[in-house]
Amino acid sequence: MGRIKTDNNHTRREVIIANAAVLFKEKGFKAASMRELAEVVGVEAASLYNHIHSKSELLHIICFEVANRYMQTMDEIEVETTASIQKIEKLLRFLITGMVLQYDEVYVSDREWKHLSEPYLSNFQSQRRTFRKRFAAIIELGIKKKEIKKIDAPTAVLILLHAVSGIESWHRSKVKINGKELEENMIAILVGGLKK
Amino acid sequence: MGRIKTDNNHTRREVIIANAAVLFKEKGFKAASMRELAEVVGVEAASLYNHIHSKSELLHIICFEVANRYMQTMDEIEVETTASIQKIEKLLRFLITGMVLQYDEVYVSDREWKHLSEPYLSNFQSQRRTFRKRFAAIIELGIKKKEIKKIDAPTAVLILLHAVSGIESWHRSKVKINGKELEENMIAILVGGLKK
DNA sequence: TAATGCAGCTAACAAGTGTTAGTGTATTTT
DNA sequence: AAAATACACTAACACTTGTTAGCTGCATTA
Repeated sequence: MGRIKTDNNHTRREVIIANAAVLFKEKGFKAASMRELAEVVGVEAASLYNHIHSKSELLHIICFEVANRYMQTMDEIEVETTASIQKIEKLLRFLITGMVLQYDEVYVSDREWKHLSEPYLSNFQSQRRTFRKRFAAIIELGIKKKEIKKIDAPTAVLILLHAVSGIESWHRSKVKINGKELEENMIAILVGGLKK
Repeated sequence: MGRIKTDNNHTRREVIIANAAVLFKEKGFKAASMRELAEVVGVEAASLYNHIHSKSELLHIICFEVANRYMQTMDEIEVETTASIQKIEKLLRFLITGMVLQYDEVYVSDREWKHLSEPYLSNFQSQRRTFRKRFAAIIELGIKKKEIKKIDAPTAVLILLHAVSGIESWHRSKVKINGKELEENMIAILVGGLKK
């Protein structure tokens, strides 16, 4: 009888969630099975249910952990009194480091949220929309203050967010520059593309 | 007994493929079932197999149709004698209009290729890598010729490609600018971000 | 020591999956 | 008109899926 290994800092539940994130990232939510997850964790599939309620619970834990972090950061940056372009840069750096360091969860939240079940699905979508609107509002203000070139703000948001999620490719590539360099390059191109 | 409706320009097979692209886009390859596809097409699931060999065949037809178009365009642009920055702009415009007009197939090829089965999977991945390397080489040359700011070329490619695939969000959004405006905005930001 | 609860196990379920076999009917070709 | 082909159907298969029930052993507490 093998028990789930726990670092003293993490519960068995958390170990399961972390491994689920990796598995969902690699195979996609639908293609990943509980039996596979169990094997990774080192236990029989049925045993997982001593710690979690369902497969879909795993997904929504992962998605909302990320979503909440995003919202919290948006709250913090929004109230700052710095220039718009600086807010954008700060937001971007947060998103980039998130994608570099918490790759699995962010990736899953980004690509697999479609498989959330109600009411989580609606909730998640609305959070996502809100985040983008607030992001666009910051850009809009920057345009008004002539810090930023005259562009369609929602389009800019779309570009920025998806460019960041492209860090997935960086993870996958064999020869890669280090994380900090990646960040600086991305900032150069993206912020450079916005500035007037 | 309902037959699959065909415009005179399309075979029943093509109708199935087109509907599969939409379905795979909406639900993901794994979550989409042949019975669902059959219902959309207006027929029983088993009947589909008079026209196609398997579910996975549908996926690789879709993926390689897109991949081939990409490669062909790369061939054409590569041999042109224009400046690098113009080649990049041309390539971007091609990618953007593709994403606007052949949304379903491009989206599926972009997000669901993981579920390809061998040997198609390896083949696709290698095509994808090649495309990016050739794209990066164009950028590299532009940097050497001082048309483009000094950045990491693979990172730039990553940003450009994923920014384009972000057009998915534009499709999903309710209030959206038209396709041509979208294209111009994206070019402004992305090409602007590269220029020295 | 006895009792409690955590956390694993096996076995089984109901539902859904892609796919094949075999059959009949409509359409096209001869 | 007859023959051949294309294309739909029903029924069933083997398999995988998430999940539950019920049981056993270990560790901690009373």
